[in-house]
Amino acid sequence: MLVEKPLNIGALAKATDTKVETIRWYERVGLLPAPARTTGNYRIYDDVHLGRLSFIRRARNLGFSLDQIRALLDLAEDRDRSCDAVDVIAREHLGEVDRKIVDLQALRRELDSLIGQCRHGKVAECRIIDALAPST
Amino acid sequence: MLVEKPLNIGALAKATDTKVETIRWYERVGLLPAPARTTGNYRIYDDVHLGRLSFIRRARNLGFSLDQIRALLDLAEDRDRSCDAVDVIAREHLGEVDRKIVDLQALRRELDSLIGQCRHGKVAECRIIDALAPST
DNA sequence: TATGGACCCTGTGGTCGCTACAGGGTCAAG
DNA sequence: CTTGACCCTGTAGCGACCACAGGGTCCATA
Repeated sequence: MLVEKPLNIGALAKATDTKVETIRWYERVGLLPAPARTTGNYRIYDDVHLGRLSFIRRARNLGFSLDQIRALLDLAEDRDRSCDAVDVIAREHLGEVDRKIVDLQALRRELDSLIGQCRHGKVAECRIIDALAPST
Repeated sequence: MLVEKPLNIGALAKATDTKVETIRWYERVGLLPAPARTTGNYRIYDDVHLGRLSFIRRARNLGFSLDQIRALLDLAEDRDRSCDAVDVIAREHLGEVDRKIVDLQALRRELDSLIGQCRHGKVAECRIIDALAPST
């Protein structure tokens, strides 16, 4: 386990493909612990921060909410606990994703049939407008 | 063309399955014209408002943004114009929906394989946590 | 006529996850 | 010693609402 060089916020941002403001935001909402500061009041991060932020970013890329990530991070600390709770969070999220896909697919079908009806005439006889308007 | 009874905000809300606050919000952001008021300062709506709000709600249910709906409503006023612009907005939205579906499906696959690896042991050897943690 | 409760009003603050300033301070290279 | 890239805090904004608080109105019933 190598100990990396300390990073300032810009370097950490680059290393994790995160905006500087986003890192400060994670600190504000308690996802990332407040790091030490230089005499000039610059934040300095170590590899623990780097690891934690990488975790957060990967989980975000998988669509987990910050609350879910907070829970996952808490669980990850407790190395002896059963990982069932982790599984529950992941499955919950998968369920949400599935629901969203189904909803969007239904939406897609409706939109598609709407668009298929367009005869490219005047607005007055536009099927899309008709379908949205209530007097039909 | 029947002229409906004037509605107060609560009745309009019920008629369009919209929250009262949402109707006031649409007025604030200029989607719904400010209606007349009673002497007691209550909003009173007519069937034009009802039609417009129904349109907005249907478009919202199809996932159009308020900006897109504003554009659709503007186009709908101009009955002689070609409806191609309407088609463009709808197709644009369809494209966004398609993109979201593709993204969510990729996400779903990743999440699914993550969850499939769970051996229900201790957090220390949890594959889900591992997959999110950076030291892998 | 009084009263109670259902409705309405405005204005403000919260949600989620950031992003974008403004107005300053710090630091390292040239 | 100056320049310019970085950093700091704090605040406001995004989209599309939702949820109050603290008041006013309206109507039916006692």
